[in-house]
Amino acid sequence: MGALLEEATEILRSRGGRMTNQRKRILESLELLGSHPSADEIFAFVSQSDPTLNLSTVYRTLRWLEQEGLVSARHFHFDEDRRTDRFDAASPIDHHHFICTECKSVIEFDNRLIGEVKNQFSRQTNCWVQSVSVVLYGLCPNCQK
Amino acid sequence: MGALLEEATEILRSRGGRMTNQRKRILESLELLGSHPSADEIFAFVSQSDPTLNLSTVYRTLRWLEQEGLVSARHFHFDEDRRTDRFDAASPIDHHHFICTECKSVIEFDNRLIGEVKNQFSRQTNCWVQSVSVVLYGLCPNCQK
DNA sequence: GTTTTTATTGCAAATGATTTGCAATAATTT
DNA sequence: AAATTATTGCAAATCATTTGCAATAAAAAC
Ligand SMILES: [Mn+2]
Ligand SMILES: [Mn+2]
Ligand SMILES: [Zn+2]
Ligand SMILES: [Zn+2]
Repeated sequence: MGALLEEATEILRSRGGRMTNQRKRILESLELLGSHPSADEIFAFVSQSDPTLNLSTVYRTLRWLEQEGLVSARHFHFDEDRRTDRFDAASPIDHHHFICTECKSVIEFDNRLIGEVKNQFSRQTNCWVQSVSVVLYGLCPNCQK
Repeated sequence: MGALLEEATEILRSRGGRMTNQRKRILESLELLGSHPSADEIFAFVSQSDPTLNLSTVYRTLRWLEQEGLVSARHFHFDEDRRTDRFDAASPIDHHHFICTECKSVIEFDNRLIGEVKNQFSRQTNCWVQSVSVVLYGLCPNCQK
């Protein structure tokens, strides 16, 4: 079903890897949980159905997915929660984030102007820009009162 | 001399704080080192002239400066070096960063279009955007070939 | 200038997130 | 079914940063 699971399985195969139960469950949870879960959150979720799962397996799987480009890890630099990686299952590139500093909700967005920013910078500096990360911090409508 | 030191001293005064030797040196080094040093780098630098300085003093000073808005802490999410905070002495707002993933050099820039991105997002979502962080990753001219 | 007050420091131990070594386990191959 | 070896669970390690506390030193009061 999940596109992530399928793609991961294929890559796994092509490398002599093994599709284990825990990997399946972790991949699955990445799609179910959706909005940028931390390793711990994934662990808590999968543990419900498989209490023997170990947190380091979660990390190992996530890091592997990251290397394969199927997932990206980001710090959403909150007031507190600064050093917790959050994992983004959806197309790692081509989208950006707004974070409500109050309720911690995340809104994904894109804007053609960002490509323009990138181009202008490249032109002016002769740097080759590979990726762009834009994060807006503020208050969502709910939290503005 | 340093604008940072002056501003910090003033704030300190207004709070019944004390301008110690170690604080002076740390502030000083922030201006001297310039480009986004880590706590460790600041510590190493100041230690040369004051070998009794302690790393936790560096952290405490930096965190205090951050709270006062004189400095901002950021993770520049390199391939490795992911969980090290780097401290930005220059006007925390109103500038953005390009990072060469090869030589780790940082170029600061700004672009009026970024304000536009922010405005468009606000208009479309009714979110109130307080700050924007843009980071470009890529290769500087030197590291390209 | 000396004494008093208390903000700040150094040090060592704690923290939190993540990683790692290794023997046990379980997917694949044969 | 047996052999092979990628992957796991577990415990210990790591890394950056924070914290408690007694000792130190700014600034205030004498
Ligand atoms: Mn996302
Ligand atoms: Mn900067
Ligand atoms: Zn909110
Ligand atoms: Zn470079």
